[in-house]
Amino acid sequence: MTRMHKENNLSKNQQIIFDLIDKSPEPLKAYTILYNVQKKGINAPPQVYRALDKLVEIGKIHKIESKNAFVACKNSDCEISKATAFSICESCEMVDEISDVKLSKYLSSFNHKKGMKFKRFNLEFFGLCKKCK
Amino acid sequence: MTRMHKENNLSKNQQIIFDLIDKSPEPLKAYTILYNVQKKGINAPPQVYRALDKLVEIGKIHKIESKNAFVACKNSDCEISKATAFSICESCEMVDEISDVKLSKYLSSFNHKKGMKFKRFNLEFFGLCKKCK
DNA sequence: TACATACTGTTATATTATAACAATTCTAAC
DNA sequence: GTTAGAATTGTTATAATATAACAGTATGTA
Ligand SMILES: [Zn+2]
Ligand SMILES: [Zn+2]
Ligand SMILES: [Zn+2]
Ligand SMILES: [Zn+2]
Repeated sequence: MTRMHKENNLSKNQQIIFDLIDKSPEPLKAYTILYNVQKKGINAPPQVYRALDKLVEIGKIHKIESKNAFVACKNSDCEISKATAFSICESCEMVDEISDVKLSKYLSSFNHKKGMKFKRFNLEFFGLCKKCK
Repeated sequence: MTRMHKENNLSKNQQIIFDLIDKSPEPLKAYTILYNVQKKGINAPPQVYRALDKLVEIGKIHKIESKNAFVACKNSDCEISKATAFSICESCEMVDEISDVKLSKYLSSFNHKKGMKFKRFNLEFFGLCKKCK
């Protein structure tokens, strides 16, 4: 008798997977997530990927494309994942979501010369974090 | 008796694969590349991935992270792939490299509050191109 | 209740990428 | 030209990431 977690609109699997990602200090990969939720009855890749897809869609998590890994959204601002920016340490792999209103506004209003109107962007910065440099 | 193509520093496999990507109007995936160069004697994934890695490293091509696909660099500016920006149509999958000096300068000089100094960035914009909207 | 929609469970498979190792070719220095 | 190191190549196998397809269950609304 699985019950939806209506208080926040997440289903059972979505909530389990979101909680795991949200608690993690670093981005999690899909199969790492799978191994960690098997004790909770989530047994197969499609269950993980479906929850991830939905969580990305509603903006609760973001995918770090260069790492095929997922982080919880730390910004109430970046609604439904339309404007994401991350700083990524090339040494320790730390990922931090950038919340910079000026940057976000600058990019959101950027228009391509060739007449394309953008609906969404993703920006990934790479360097060395404080600890690693 | 394979001979290096010293005129541009690319090895035989690198040149074959670069030429294919450079001629393509759209981003190419690694296995699409593989199928297309088998007639030229490149038979296995590692041969393709090694050439791709090198071409990315020297800035002749870029990887579109959100698509796991590769495009030739159209900018003489973005040396050794340190500052890349693309516009991607979500309908027809067209990808265009953005060459905008102001954007590039703005992002290159952007510094994270948390004390991280960036060496590189990749920006991907999504929307509908002229044809598709 | 009955229906539509979203979510779940499951098996199999497709796609993307790398490990490991032996051989060859290139470059620069001797 | 010989030699040694670095880069590149060829090859087999396998790892890692992601989706197709289908049957079943739960939920919200009428
Ligand atoms: Zn966010
Ligand atoms: Zn670090
Ligand atoms: Zn470029
Ligand atoms: Zn289009």
